[in-house]
Amino acid sequence: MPGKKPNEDYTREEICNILRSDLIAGKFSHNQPLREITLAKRFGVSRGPIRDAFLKLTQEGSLVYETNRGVRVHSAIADDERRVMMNMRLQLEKYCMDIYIDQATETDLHQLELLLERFKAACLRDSLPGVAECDLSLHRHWVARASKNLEPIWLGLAVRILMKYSRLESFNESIEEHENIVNSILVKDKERASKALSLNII
Amino acid sequence: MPGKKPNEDYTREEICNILRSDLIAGKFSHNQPLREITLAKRFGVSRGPIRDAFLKLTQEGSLVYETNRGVRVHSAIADDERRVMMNMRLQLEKYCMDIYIDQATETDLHQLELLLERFKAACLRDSLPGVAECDLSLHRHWVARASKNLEPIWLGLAVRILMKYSRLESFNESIEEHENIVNSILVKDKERASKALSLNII
DNA sequence: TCGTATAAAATTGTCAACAATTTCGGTTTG
DNA sequence: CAAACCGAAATTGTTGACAATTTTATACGA
Repeated sequence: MPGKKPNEDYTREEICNILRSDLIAGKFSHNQPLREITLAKRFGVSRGPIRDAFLKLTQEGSLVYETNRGVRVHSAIADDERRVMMNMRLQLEKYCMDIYIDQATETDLHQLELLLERFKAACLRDSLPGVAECDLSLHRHWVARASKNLEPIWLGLAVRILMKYSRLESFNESIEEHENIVNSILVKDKERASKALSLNII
Repeated sequence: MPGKKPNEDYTREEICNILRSDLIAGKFSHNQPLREITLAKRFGVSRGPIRDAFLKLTQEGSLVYETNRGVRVHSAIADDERRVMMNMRLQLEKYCMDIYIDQATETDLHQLELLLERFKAACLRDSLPGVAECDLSLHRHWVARASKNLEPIWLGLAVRILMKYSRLESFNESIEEHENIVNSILVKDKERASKALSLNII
């Protein structure tokens, strides 16, 4: 039940993204082992690409790998671990936001607005996997533009943080927060963007 | 010229660690592409395990991957990116240090002293790869004991930070700093450990 | 009954071969 | 002479087969 393309083959990257969404959406339970063959059949590929995706997700922190025993879903993080991660993520995104505001092109800003629209749509549809994915894409946008070096580190943090709460409380509040961030970026108000980000992430 | 075991096969993990050391030690130049076949021959294995190691190191941030084009050594990080990473790492390690001091067993503390001794020995031998590796092992010890969740995030930060300076300035100073940290841990003085860590990492 | 040993099944690890893509050299063409 | 265009070589992507390991099921003995 992949549910996207009937004929076309999935690339390693696509598989990785789909699994990440599933993980964030809580489709697998904590500590549940993931079997290479099962997913290979599901995506219609051999075990190779699945192994690649597993390795990537392991390094991102959502899966745990043990030699000769495969991978399993990571156990939930503790509240104080989450707090540390949040602070690190906030520090990182604030830095990226400053750079992004300075360097963003017209094209970037258009895409930013598009990502915000998509996020709002997902919130209104009330589908958790969609919301989580759009939330990730939106934040990833300014992080990736600001620093390719920080992006993988950010991804690891963001995914683990999102996995903790497989249920986002109020989507409406979340929409406001993100609109506030994006608007601050569009008028290039770094101070306000930073504050809006703090409210959203903490 | 692997230089360790003549007959025995290398495991994926070993290959990954060796390559990481090489990367930190600056044995490859920035943006240099790494070829799967070349390394497969060097370690006497097929391309599979090499690919695995590449993927892992990519996610850690020391290599960059492009579809159909393989991996290359990551370009050096900018000074302000480094500053952000340093702050994040410091925040993370301080948190772990507190937990470690509370939870460390006798065995842990013995291993800690052992790691410090090895670090000192490497400094006196004045071999950069050795120093970098021992430095990493020492810090990794308390991070891993404190939180398996934070460990992969920490690793990504530490490796990228170490890669920036392929030359550590004064080994003697570094020895003192680490002795100070370890001694603070042994007497369970969190305050002093935190300060010593700040001096070492910043 | 419980623990242990053993065989079978399931799963991961590795490899070599082939397909797809990119890179590089030389050639042609304007 | 430069740019575009092939074709060959090099390189990565994927697959299926087999080896090694772990897990599960079963039978045995105290």
